[in-house]
Amino acid sequence: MESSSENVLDKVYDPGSVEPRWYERWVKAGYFEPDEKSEGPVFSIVMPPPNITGVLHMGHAVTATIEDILTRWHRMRGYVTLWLPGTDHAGIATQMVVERELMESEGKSRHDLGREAFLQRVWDWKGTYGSRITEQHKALGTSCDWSRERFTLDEGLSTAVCEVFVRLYEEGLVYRADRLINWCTRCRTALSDLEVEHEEQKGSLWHLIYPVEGTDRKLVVATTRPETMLGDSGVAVHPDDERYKDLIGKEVRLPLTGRLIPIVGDSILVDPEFGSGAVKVTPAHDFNDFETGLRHGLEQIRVIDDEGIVSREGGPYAGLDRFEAREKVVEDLQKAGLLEKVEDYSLSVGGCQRCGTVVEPTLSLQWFVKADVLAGPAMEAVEKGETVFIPRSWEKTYFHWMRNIQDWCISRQLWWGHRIPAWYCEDDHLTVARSAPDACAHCGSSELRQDEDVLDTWFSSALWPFSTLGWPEKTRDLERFYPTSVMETGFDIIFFWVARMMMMGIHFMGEVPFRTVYLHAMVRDDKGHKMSKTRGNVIDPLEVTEKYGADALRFTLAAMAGQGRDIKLSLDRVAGYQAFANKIWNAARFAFMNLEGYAPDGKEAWDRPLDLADRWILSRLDHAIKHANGSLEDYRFDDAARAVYSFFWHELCDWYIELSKPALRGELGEQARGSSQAVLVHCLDVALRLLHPFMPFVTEEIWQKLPLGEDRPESVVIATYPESAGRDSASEAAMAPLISAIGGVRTIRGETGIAPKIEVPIIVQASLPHVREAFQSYSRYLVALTNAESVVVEDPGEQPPKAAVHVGEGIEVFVPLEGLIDISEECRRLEGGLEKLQKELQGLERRLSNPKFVERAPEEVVSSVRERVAVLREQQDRLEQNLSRLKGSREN
RNA sequence: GGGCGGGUAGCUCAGCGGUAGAGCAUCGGCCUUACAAGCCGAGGGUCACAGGUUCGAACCCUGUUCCGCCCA
Repeated sequence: MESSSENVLDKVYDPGSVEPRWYERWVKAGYFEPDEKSEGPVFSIVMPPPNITGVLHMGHAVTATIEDILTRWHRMRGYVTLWLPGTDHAGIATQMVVERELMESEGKSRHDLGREAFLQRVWDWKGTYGSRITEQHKALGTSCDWSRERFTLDEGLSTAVCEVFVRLYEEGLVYRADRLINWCTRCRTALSDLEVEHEEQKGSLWHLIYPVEGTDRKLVVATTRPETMLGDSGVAVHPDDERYKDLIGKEVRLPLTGRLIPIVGDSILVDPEFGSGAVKVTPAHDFNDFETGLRHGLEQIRVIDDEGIVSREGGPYAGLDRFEAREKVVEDLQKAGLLEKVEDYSLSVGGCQRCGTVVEPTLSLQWFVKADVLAGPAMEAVEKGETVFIPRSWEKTYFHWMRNIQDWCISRQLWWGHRIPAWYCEDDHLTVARSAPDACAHCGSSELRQDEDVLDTWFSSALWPFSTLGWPEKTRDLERFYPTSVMETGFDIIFFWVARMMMMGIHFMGEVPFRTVYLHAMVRDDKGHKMSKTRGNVIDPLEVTEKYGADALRFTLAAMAGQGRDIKLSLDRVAGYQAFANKIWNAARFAFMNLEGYAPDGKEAWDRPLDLADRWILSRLDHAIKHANGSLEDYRFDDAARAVYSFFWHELCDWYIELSKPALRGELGEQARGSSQAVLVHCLDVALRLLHPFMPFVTEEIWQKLPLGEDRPESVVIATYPESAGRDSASEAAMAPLISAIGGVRTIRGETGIAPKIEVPIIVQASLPHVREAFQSYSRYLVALTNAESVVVEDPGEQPPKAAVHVGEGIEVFVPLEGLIDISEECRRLEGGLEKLQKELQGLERRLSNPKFVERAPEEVVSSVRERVAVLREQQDRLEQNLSRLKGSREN
């Protein structure tokens, strides 16, 4: 586009009309797919796959924003860039959704339909709703490669899951055993430790009396779950406890059931200081008791079944729900005089992560991954720095969990998921295989049935960084993009996901799955509460996007993504950044209105005859570039966002555009106009590219319209990211007194109430000749930005008696306006300034008068303080002079 | 009970050894032909508390306290 006159923009930026248009074009152009031919450095991210049941929430929005910033930034810097998206089948969550729907619409359970028909329903549901969240991601501008999109139940990924399971089984790292697991009585499935959420609750501590058989002695045991006494198979005391030592080996007659159970000595379970010092042991319904039972060969009696109902073992209580049984047991014990007392007690109760039902620790035959073997190398890799966590402090959390890792229960009694590749013959011999075997590996029987269960969803997620790239095939993608560069996700899934990807990645690929783990903060509402549906404080990212624009939301999230902090999201903030998008828009609008006659001629902006302001803004631009790149290198998204924001708004708009107006209007001749146009276009071009990873839409919309010459890239998406070329500190130094003087005049205007319309004469005095020269050459800057009538530059000397004054470093600015300003008011103003100045001076002088400071502080610190003192003293002198002159004039 | 993070302007946060900062909000002044979603100016903080280290502490150390999260 050579001429720009037809490019005049609307007065207000309207994201709604701009955003969808560009996204579609980017995808069509294939910008988001990695260049197959390029041999450049590689940058890859796999997206944490959202659940197909999910609806985009702020957590996704943060993930998407940060990953997109990283991806776009690297793409612009010439990396072969892949951001691979996908979704997760989310076993329990999805199955629950479809089951509920089935019940509501047809009144049927999944069992009424049968496994196959039900699974077909889930796939149908997935077809209809499963890509909802994917579409929502697109609204945020995510530059992922949709041609490589994956789903955890895809054929390829399922092959990977099966392969991993079989190999781990063959290595003895997957096994099947009767163990205590967490059981959700509502979802009717086993859960891993991580899927249980503990909550502190108020409950009671019941003290039960157990008679010791063959004596008249009694043992008192305390419990928070009296109903489990039906399954007690022992009572433990501390072996060194003098009170009970002699009872070890004897038996207790268990109340209500009449069973005889042994008294054992156990120093691990029993704390003699707590309660009575005797503990009931229920190996089939408590994790600690399970271990204790194993140590002493105690019976494992399941008294609560899969549905949370007391089993036949519970005798007269059989058929009661576990909570009803609790009341009945307590009631009966009380009647029997065997309840010593009840105390209020606060305890931690485990609930199912999905449905909240109180989890029942239950003895059950399940599949497990032997985790400690896999954990070793995964810890080592982080110790060696092969994978680095950001913020670093999360490594501690990772290590702590890894060191105390428990075997991972991976079987789930669900239908929706990867079915366990294990088969059983009529004699229950086990055959594990990659595909359905013809015969039992042990007895040759051909009567085989496959294990009914599926694998934990996180089992397939753990393989995500390599299964999505084609493993177990040896693909080019795997070779190029593994290990991935960054894993960016929320800290709440370090254990669920990050740690397990580390274990699986190292085990199967021989290399860590990602070089860096960036953990973003949790998004909360503006009061710091976790967003939740029940609380009703959820902010829907799409609503925000519609109202303020995707760019505004993205910029907000980036600007608030400070490390190690929660993100408290307030819509005011988003509105603020929408205003920023509008500001950018209007700066461009200004440019287009002033570019008439401008045509790119291949000459760089700095190769033209430049004004001080031109050189100054180019230097500030370079500063912003350096700051942005440096901050992004360090994952300081907030810092990078701030740097670009303040450059654009407070330097480019507030100063440069204002300063360049006379030149752009042609008041300084054609050459000056041409230079200003070139510098302005250059600044916009570079700033838009700097901003593009943060605000992809508005930057593209404007960048496309900028006159940049023939050889420009066809989109800012694939333009190069700016690199610092070095600052021009001379021009920055030269600008400083001008900026200070302008500020001085403005302050005088503001504080003395001189209307902006009134043109004022200005007198500037400066002691240094080159500063005077700068004022002489660029007095028009003062005229333009302070609405001055005239500017007179002088050596320091006599001043007009009736003038407001601003004393800066090495300069004095006078606004002589007899009759317009109130002299006594001005005196008060100066006195206020003087007071402030003296306060600072006193502090500095106190430091200098301390001999130890002068002696021990570094030379540059001492000299900088001395310089500062000199500057302040001079200012103080001149303020005082001015003050006395004013006072004198008042008396006249 | 163990661990981690935090308490800085009215609000949200930056700064993490050398003169306390930003955005928003507040107050005053401006419809100055890019932008009133704007411009100019101003006010506002014993940096949770108490000790210590240091010439010098918001920053490092110790303790106290409050808040949040994780684990048991």
